[in-house]
Amino acid sequence: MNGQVRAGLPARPGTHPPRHSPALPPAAATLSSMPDSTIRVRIAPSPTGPLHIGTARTALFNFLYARHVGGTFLFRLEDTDVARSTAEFERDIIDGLHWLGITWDEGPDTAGDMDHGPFAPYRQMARLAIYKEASDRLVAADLAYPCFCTPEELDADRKAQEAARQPPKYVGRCANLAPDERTARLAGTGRPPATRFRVRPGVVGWNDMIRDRIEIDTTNLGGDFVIVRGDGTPLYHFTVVVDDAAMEISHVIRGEDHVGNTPKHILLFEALGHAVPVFGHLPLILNPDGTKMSKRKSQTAIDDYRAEGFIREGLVNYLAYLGWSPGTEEDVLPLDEIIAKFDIDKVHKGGAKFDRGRLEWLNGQWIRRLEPNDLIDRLRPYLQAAVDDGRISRLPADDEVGPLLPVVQERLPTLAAVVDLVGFLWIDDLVVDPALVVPKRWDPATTHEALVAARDILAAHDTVTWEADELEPPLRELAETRGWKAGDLFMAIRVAVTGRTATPPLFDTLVALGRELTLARLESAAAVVGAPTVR
RNA sequence: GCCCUCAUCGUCUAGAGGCCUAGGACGCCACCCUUUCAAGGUGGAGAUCAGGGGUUCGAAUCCCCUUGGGGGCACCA
Repeated sequence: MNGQVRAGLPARPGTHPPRHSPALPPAAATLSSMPDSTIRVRIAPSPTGPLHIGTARTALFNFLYARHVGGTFLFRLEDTDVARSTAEFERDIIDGLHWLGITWDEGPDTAGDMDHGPFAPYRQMARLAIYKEASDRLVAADLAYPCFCTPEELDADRKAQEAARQPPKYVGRCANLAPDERTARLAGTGRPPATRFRVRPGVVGWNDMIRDRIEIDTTNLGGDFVIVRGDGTPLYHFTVVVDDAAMEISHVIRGEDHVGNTPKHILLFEALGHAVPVFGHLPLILNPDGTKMSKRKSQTAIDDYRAEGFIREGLVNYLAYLGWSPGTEEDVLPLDEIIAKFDIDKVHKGGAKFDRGRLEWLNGQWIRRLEPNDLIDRLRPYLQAAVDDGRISRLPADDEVGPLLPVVQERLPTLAAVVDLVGFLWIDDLVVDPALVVPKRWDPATTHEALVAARDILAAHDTVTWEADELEPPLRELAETRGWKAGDLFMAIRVAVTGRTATPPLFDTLVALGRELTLARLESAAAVVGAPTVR
């Protein structure tokens, strides 16, 4: 990617009003170059759904770009789709981005807030007057015009085009109406007109930050497009441009699915008399089948990943490496180093399939790097959730979890996995499958004998010295004197006290269980195998 | 139908004409460690760089074509 050829910008330095100094970048600001305050990027999600993984990735790349060059990153809510926008989604998006560690210099920091920054408000429904002024200006200059077409007419047009195997396109019915014709159309439809932007003939091109030169003939844009609905609310293509212009956005970094929108936006910037920002189109995140990642085929809500126990460090690291790599062989990289190394010129052009297995591995890497107390804090909500839905009987205290960490931390692919791993510790009435207690090479009678013997040995053990390395020798000795394989004995004990065949190391487990519970479970398991149900 | 766009192991990627008989990671397989499961270590299989033409002394890297994939074409964003 040649960064030297850039469209329009950095926009008219002299014409911008004095800028407020942006909030200081995070401590991580290991800038590899001088801060560039002329660079302003944004993420502008629509609160019509929970934070989508694609939105998070786009936000992350904008954030990385801004922080790397010392520019400004802002957050704007595009809530003009009133029917689908909700305060709940707004909260989910903002909280989700914050959770990932993505911060912005301008825009609402919490749902409902809108006054943080020099260009407030940052919520489009609060900026209606601005769009109104802009559309009036375009209509006055005849760069846009009122369109009286009804949904039925437009639908019929579209159907006819489809039948004729033609690309969908506005037919221009209202493009050149005389004043009296407009009056007549208005009377005929009886509804307020929408406003359409005139698409001028010619070719529109730009030097994309990541895919070089792109040129599109405007005849392929689908004709004049609506910028304001009949009810007066503005549409996306219009609001993005008006706001990106007003908020002095210098670089628009967004998903590849916007490539076809870019010529429309460039036309609008020109009509509005504003310098055109630089555009950069990121490759898409793909479903396993190679199509654009969708809710239908993949898990797309960031909050669902959080609920499963993915941690921000893992998710951010993974997302950053989807379509970008530092060019070194480091796979596990903290956010501050990603910022320092981020280079938009190294962003790929091709889409990347979402690989959950790789995400889990990376998440495990990050969990292993967590400080013990931090890990306990992060584990607590997942333990509480297990209490809430009855998977475990009680919430263990921090000082119960702490000692477990050495054997648990390296076994967790996700935080939620802690319940599967050691949940048996906090289950009051553990159910043990009799068939599972009997080791492969053993029969129920041997197992019963072994469990009873093990119980007696452990019962004879002094309570004060209930330590892993003191519990092991006598049991090994038991196996040896009876001619049993230690592994078989251990497995029988393991299943008896945990109900599972895969657990942390046995003696650490017995210590965690405590003397009483260990003995009680050995007894009840012995009873279970000792009295097999007759088939 | 039209427009745009992309193309290195199954997956994420390194690669900016000779350092490439293509490197790393995930996953997979084997071994080591080992009381199970993980983690960790070692090794292995796995890509004729989509195919075909050029350019060049030399191409995964540059150009063209083909094929395949993807995105888009609303009074959604």
